[in-house]
Amino acid sequence: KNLSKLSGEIEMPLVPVLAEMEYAGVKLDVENLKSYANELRGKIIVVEKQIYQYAGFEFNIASPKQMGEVLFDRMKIISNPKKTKTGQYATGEPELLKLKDKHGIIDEILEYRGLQKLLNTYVEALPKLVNQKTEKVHTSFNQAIAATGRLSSSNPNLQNIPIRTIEGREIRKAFIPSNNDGVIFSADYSQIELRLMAHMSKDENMLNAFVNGEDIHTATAAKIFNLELGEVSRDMRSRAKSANFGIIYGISSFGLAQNIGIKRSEAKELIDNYFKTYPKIREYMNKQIAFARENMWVETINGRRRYLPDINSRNAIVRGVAERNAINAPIQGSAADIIKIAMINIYKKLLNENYKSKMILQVHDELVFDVQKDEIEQLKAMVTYEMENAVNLSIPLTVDSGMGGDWLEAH
DNA sequence: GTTTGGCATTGATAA
DNA sequence: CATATCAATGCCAAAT
Repeated sequence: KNLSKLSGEIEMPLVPVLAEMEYAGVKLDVENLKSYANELRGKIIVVEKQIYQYAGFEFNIASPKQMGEVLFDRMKIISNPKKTKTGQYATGEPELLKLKDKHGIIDEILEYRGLQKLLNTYVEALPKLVNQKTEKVHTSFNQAIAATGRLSSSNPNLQNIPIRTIEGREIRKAFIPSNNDGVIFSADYSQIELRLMAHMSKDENMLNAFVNGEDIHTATAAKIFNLELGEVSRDMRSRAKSANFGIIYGISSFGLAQNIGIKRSEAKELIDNYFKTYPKIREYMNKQIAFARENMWVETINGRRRYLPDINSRNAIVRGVAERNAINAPIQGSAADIIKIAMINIYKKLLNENYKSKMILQVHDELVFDVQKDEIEQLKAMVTYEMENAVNLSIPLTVDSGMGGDWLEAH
């Protein structure tokens, strides 16, 4: 019954919404991308020369295998390099960051990797995918791939366009309105996953923080470290933020320690304090695992199920993954349910109220619109309302939004 | 000898 | 030994 409802009221009505979004597409500033490509190529050549200089010879920098042999067999920059499952040297970013002080070549390699990633995956790739007739890129939104109920995006994936680095942000600037006098409008849920954790666990302290409109990471830090809100330092807020993320994923002291670079014992203490602050969250986590052991599945607020066949495995590693999934899937999946409901309701209004603006992208907790200028105010009010009121929880859902001449400005 | 396909590694997003 | 994805490159073996 629940699954019929999920299908009939969410997934099936979403089909035409996604079809329209794919059909609408996104306009790209191809000229700007092409000139940025040249800039990147220039920088790459400089860095490349610098790397060969340090190494003393040329090799394929893009090959992790060769990179490992160069760094650890020939240059011997450290004695006990970490290896991957298959026995090759690990040369991923986390490993290289630890070697930063050992040799000047490390920074150059990281720089090279960053530039090459942008050039190959985005700056050169996106213009090739512009449809000749529409002059836009048309992604595919996949509805039945992700185990949690999220959408995924492919050909191209428009859900992983860079935003974290200055260089990456250049790419967002190339996502522009389809009309010269239009704008991009972006609206995203604020902390939707933590709000769902608060709602589902019914933890009074976390619910209160949201009801009172507090910054959740600062509020968490204040409680964990036993301070007033105003006394929380940047570092404490940052640790509390990592703890909050860890909670959503099914925390371990090892994982948290790894993530923020502290000792396992310190991470354990942080987690202990966290559960003292939010006692019902631990109860909720235990309840989810117990339910999964009994039923072999867990569910979202709309009855979407994730089956967990490994939940009773005798292998502790395998079982641990399933247990973390029992905690994470209802949270991540409920957030997916909610934005899907909002999308359906927004689409109805776009049609019924004859908007010319179009919904063009979904990025898990964000919706992006290609907007006609005279519709900005009305659309903003409508989208915000529909997102905030897609479902009724024990705490408010809030939406942040922005607009501008490109996706970067809007977001 | 060359092409194709799959796995491994790496890194981009949700933040 | 933290959740969910997609994609590019390298590398190697199977297929032709």
